[in-house]
Amino acid sequence: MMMNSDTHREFSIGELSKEFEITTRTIRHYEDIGLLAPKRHGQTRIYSASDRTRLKLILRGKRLGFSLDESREIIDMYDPSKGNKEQLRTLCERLQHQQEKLNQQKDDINQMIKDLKQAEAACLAALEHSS
Amino acid sequence: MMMNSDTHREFSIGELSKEFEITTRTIRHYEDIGLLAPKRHGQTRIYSASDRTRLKLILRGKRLGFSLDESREIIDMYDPSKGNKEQLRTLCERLQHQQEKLNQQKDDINQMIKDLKQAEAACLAALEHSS
DNA sequence: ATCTAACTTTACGTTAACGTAAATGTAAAC
DNA sequence: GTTTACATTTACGTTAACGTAAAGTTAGAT
Repeated sequence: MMMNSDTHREFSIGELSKEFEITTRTIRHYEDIGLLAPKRHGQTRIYSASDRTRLKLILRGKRLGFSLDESREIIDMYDPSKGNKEQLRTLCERLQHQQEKLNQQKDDINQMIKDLKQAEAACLAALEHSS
Repeated sequence: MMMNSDTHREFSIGELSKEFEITTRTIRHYEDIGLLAPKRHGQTRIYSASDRTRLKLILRGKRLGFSLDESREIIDMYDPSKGNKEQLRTLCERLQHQQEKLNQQKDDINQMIKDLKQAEAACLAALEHSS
């Protein structure tokens, strides 16, 4: 098993804020509500590669219109899971349910793209007519 | 040219709130900020089929994580458009830009579905192992 | 040494998108 | 004629997701 260097890289809050184009306030806010838990060197926060990944997932959730709580729930579904059979079963159901929701969202997007394409066609036609 | 009956149907605020499972307060709020403009019969609001369609578009935008202002902008791009050549050109650009954004959002969704499928597989494996 | 750049905490402020309550109107049903 | 089911306006309240300001610490460069 080889670990590449990225696996052990560490990041400052400033680095992450630049990389993802968010403020440090935002990153600290995610910690305030328990979405991130970086280790510390003295007072200073130090983010691991997996902290960075969590942040990435949070931001992806935001782009999809999820609240931070929703993103938390989804991210929690990813972890190895320490659960008995019953818990595993409900987790499975939740994973499937979330996939269905995302598929519905995809349908919404496809429909909207269709609408926009149509509007674009009308727009181009109007341009043609007015030239 | 035939107009079907749906084209002329009218709706009360209560009907719409039930159909879309939102409160009347929400619908009135959309009017407050200028997203809807139903006609009136006395004091009572009367919604046309196109009012209903606008509402549908707003709610679709919400499901996709758009703010009401963003939804307004998108909906405004749909209308016949009374514009000169320059305006039509910028409208075309905005329509394309919006489509690109939606395609990126689709990429996000696909990636998340992939992640969820993987988590589901791990979950099923854990169930298999613990049975 | 002191300046700069990055970090820290604390705490009040802001915006969007409604919720909720109060007081009132109207029209059909009993 | 009064209850029931809908509608109305006005207006203050709430929550999420940060913004913003103040005041201080720390490590490296000049």
